[in-house]
Amino acid sequence: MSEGRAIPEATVARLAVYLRVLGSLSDGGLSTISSEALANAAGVNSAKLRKDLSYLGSFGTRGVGYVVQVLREQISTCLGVTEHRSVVLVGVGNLGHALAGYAGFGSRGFRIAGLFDADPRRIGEGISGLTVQGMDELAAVVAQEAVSIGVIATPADAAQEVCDRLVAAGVTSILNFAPAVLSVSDNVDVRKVDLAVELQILSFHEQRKAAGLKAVL
Amino acid sequence: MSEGRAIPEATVARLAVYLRVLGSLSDGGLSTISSEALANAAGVNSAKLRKDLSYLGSFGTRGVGYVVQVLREQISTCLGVTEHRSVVLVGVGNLGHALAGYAGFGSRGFRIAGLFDADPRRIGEGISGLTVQGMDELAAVVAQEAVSIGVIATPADAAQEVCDRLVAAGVTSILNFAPAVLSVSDNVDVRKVDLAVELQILSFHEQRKAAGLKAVL
DNA sequence: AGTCGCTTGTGAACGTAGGCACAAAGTCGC
DNA sequence: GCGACTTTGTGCCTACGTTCACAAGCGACT
Ligand SMILES: NC(=O)c1ccc[n+]([C@@H]2O[C@H](COP(=O)([O-])OP(=O)(O)OC[C@H]3O[C@@H](n4cnc5c(N)ncnc54)[C@H](O)[C@@H]3O)[C@@H](O)[C@H]2O)c1
Ligand SMILES: NC(=O)c1ccc[n+]([C@@H]2O[C@H](COP(=O)([O-])OP(=O)(O)OC[C@H]3O[C@@H](n4cnc5c(N)ncnc54)[C@H](O)[C@@H]3O)[C@@H](O)[C@H]2O)c1
Repeated sequence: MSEGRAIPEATVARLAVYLRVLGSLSDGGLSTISSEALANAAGVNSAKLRKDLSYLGSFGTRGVGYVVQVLREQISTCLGVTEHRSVVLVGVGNLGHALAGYAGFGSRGFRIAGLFDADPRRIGEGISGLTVQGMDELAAVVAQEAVSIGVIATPADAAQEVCDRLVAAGVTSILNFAPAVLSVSDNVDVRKVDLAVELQILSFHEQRKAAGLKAVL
Repeated sequence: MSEGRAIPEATVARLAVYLRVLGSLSDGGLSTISSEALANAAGVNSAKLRKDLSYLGSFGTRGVGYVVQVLREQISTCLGVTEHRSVVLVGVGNLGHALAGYAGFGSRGFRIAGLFDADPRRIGEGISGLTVQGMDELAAVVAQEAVSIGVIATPADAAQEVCDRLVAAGVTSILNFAPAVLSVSDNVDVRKVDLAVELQILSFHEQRKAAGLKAVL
């Protein structure tokens, strides 16, 4: 069974990166690639890359490398993005507008099935071929379009409520851009993106560098 | 020496979250908090939280908990955000506009020192009190405003070039929103945010759930 | 056919992170 | 002032992730 072994979380994250890199490489016309070369392009160690790929099975050729097209298919299958997966986006403000207009959505295996907002003034607005709908429509769209992923781009104080509505509608994975901790039942996955947290981590390392410098003086 | 032990990367990421949570709690008027309560609010295990805080020293009171204000100061100091840290943003397109207008920047310890874009049509545009400048101005602003962090929100194919210019100007930490792997020298830190990667990780787990369901049938 | 060089796939060793469980240390009530 | 109760700080153990190093496998060239 190719799905027998459990794939580590860290590996899954890198698989997504490999897939992206393979995309540009195959656009460049390359048909096979060695673990060393792909690892370089993805910014990781080649041993790590090989171990990551080994979780999917072994379809490299020793002495040659991997066939780019085969790798892409294997990784896509593993990540479940062989066909476009539907997502809904809730909160069409500053950030929501940018996300709604983002081309990378479509090219990386996802389709926006609906845009939603609570503000009546936003409802009806058209963004890149979609119309913003009211929250009342959410459940129907999720059910009808088999949406499994919801993206939250509302203010933090609305995030938990929106999350609850998404889950109630049948969404089982959530990507949260609001700076708020969401509580959900065990069968729902949540990932968060917090700009300020990322900056603060960088800031921490800056702090460190400065301290090290001082120690030298 | 309070900075004696090395703080694990994972802990640093959580410290930023604790800081955010403590912010809303102290706005709510709370003056002390137990590890249990804070852990709940931050969505982590209380033992983990205590271990995280222990890296900064030990300033909790047994039987009582932590003084919110003290904790905030300690974490802020550790993360290097006691005073506002300056950042520059390069690439004022869809995403860049949203970032430039983001209030969370200021409230979480950062100040946008400049907005930059290569497109002459964007230069001169005003966004939330700042004017978009040309790339020629970058080096001067970085030097003058002591900028240590650069944010890249340009298309992927421009990211490496922009990164190089930022580093040449003196920036030593980079937050990259473009789906591209950046190569930098060892003294520069890079963090990336890739929407599609996040979605693909969620997609993987959806895949898993679906497979598990099939196994039951 | 045999040999040589290259690249994969993985076992084993190491390092990092998570979580339990409990002694130490403090507060609060009496 | 004392005892009971609460909560911290941490030692230890397990699990996960990374890296090295190399045998096994494949193709190409002679
Ligand atoms: N703008 C950024 O660059 C940025 C960066 C990082 C994080 N964030 C976070 O993303 C979120 C959105 O940011 P923004 O700048 O787009 O804010 P915004 O105020 O421009 O947009 C928020 C949108 O959510 C809608 N909304 C509010 N309550 C709602 C509800 N209960 N149900 C449905 N929709 C609701 C509002 O009508 C509005 O359209 C915030 O939590 C912010 O902290 C933003
Ligand atoms: N829009 C989103 O929601 C979103 C989400 C995730 C990631 N991203 C990524 O963020 C990046 C920006 O996305 P966007 O939607 O804002 O794109 P965009 O095309 O709207 O904006 C890009 C901006 O970068 C500027 N630019 C181009 N080359 C430059 C250079 N060499 N130096 C300086 N500036 C330059 C352009 O003039 C433009 O203003 C892209 O890499 C995209 O993949 C966007």
